[in-house]
Amino acid sequence: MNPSLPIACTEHDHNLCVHQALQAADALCSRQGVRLTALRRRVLELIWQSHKPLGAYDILAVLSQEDGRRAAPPTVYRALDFLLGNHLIHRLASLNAFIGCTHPAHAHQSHFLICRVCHTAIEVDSPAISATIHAAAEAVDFRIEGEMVEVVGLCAQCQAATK
Amino acid sequence: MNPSLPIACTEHDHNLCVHQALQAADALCSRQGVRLTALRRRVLELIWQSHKPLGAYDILAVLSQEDGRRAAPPTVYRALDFLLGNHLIHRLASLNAFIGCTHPAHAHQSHFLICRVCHTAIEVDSPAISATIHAAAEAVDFRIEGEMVEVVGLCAQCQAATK
DNA sequence: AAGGATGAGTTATATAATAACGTCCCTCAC
DNA sequence: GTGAGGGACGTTATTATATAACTCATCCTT
Repeated sequence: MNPSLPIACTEHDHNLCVHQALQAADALCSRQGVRLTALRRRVLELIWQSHKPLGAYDILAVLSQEDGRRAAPPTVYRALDFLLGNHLIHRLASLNAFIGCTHPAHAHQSHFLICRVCHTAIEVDSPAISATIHAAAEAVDFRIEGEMVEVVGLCAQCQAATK
Repeated sequence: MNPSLPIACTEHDHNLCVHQALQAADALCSRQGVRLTALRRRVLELIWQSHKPLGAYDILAVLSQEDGRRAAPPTVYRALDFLLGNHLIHRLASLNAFIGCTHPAHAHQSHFLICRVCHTAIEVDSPAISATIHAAAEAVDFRIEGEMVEVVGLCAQCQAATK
């Protein structure tokens, strides 16, 4: 296992990975004084389990199957809104999909490399990207509130596979 | 008029602005050997006239009104696909909207500053942003095919207005 | 126990995009 | 000229994504 690669690109114990994310969410929510209810926790778990961006209606389908004829869109969207608001997940606008945030503890921007083939989304934490974006914004006196960077291309595995 | 500000932020002769965009599109299409049909040209004109991101169904509404009971979604989406494919417009994923490309002659990335209040979208041409994105991608061996940067915030005018 | 706030169920609808098929019309080889 | 092929557009239907509006339940506080 190459430690220089992001987690999304490596073999790992995925159950552990999900477990840790949920524990971190528990801790973060209790610290913030907000409620990570069973439904919200379950939605977050589903998102983490996939490790690839998951659509709202994918989540809806799982919940409906589990509970036998339940779950309408607002149920899922409300949970997603909560998770987004507490920085536990990111929304990928180019895919209309959601993915777990890999470092929810500190507020940060949404920068992703998205593989066109396998749909893996690699969250990158690059202060340099933010710095250049801020410089460009400053040049036209634009006050940044949120950065969205979604880069589409081929991940290392899929490059190798198509050779 | 401050020449350092992008066109979207300044007073200007908007009719001239639209006219020039359409002429550039004519030239570009004839050079490429593709057909800028009346419909495609009209859609491009509507997008340029707004100078702010315009939704597909906004375009559809105008076309339907003009032609008296015509225009279904595919009509508009096909025109948009053509314009996107020939780099005459950009799609803003975070708004589900489209905006004229300010420099269609050379292929380039899609980098925008989008005002949360007035919805003006400023296209920025910053090689520095691309450079940092490429550096981040290289670090994980990701091959970039397209960059999408959409930064939400407050433009200069709206900052001043809310003071 | 009353009352308020938050979370979630339910129904309906809005908004965005595409599938599938048909028709018209242009052009070009013959 | 003519008809074969292809591109552009019309048309109908459907899928996909997201929200509005209202109700009920639960839980916490007092």
